[in-house]
Amino acid sequence: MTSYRSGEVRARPDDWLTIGEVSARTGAAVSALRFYEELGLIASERDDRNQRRYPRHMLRRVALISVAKRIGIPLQDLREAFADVPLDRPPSHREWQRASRGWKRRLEERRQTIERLEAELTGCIGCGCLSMRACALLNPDDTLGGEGVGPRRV
Amino acid sequence: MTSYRSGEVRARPDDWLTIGEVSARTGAAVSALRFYEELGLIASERDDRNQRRYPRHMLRRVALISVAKRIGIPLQDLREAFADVPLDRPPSHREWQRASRGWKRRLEERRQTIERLEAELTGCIGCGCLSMRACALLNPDDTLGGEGVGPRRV
DNA sequence: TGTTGACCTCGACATTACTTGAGGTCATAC
DNA sequence: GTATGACCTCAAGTAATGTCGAGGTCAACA
Repeated sequence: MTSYRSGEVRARPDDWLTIGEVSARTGAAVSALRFYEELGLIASERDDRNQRRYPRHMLRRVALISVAKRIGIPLQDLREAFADVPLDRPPSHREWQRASRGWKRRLEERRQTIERLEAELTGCIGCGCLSMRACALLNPDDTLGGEGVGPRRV
Repeated sequence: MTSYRSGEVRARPDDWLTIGEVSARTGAAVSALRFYEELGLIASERDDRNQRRYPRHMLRRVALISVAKRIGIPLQDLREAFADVPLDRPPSHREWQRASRGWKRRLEERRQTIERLEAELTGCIGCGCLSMRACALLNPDDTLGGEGVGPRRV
């Protein structure tokens, strides 16, 4: 894809990014990018030298992957979350919005878990109480359900 | 350690819990508990048959480990978070409080990451904009810092 | 008395998420 | 014209977080 000057990022980048450029701009390692591609989380085209070239909109996808990892969402879940976002062209406004609804659900769950734990640390644990029965930390779903895994009262 | 009736949890549990009881009450697998012990995250004594016996206050520790896992905190970090909480006796009020301050810091960081991502999904991504420069998602620490790993502007 | 069920150890296997290394291509820089 | 540096593939290795299986002990129950 046109010219390529070793190592340094072009002052005026064109519409396609090399793997090194994507790596530099997203913070993801080159090897990780190839790995994500193998998983189908991102995609690239090849130039006449068989080198990967990424459209700009892929940066956003990689950024989302990085953030999701930071908050502990497994890559398999990401595949699902990305299901309706096209790989081969810049996603439309509508497409991003549809995908983002699924994301928000996941995020909200996680945020709520954390908020509950924050509250617990101020109350239950802070007070040093030993009453397990009322401890929301030991019953994080606010259920004492008899089936399935998870903490329960016995 | 006194008597033991196969399988079932005793109606009137004494001060020491078997590994099976801890597993049932915390939702952590027996194998996981042995693994946590190997890592030094929890501890047990042995009875005259060389079986693990857990003091009650260990339940809280295991519960914290389970929750931390759910929100993506690695076990190594937990070791740090537990550093000042004694393993060999019930932690005092003061000790739990000191540890909980460290926990709250970690939790707050994580919650903020998530909140920021939630905001991004409503704004930046929802709008489909392509302006990478202003995108907090690509600059999650609100810095465009030149050193270290992570997304940056180039 | 024999069987069952909970526990023990230790080592191998599994999964996720990558990284590293060997061996090779190609264009630009000196 | 050779050295360098970015890229390629493919296979193997690594770290974290466990699970599983084999082989064994022991108390309680039928």
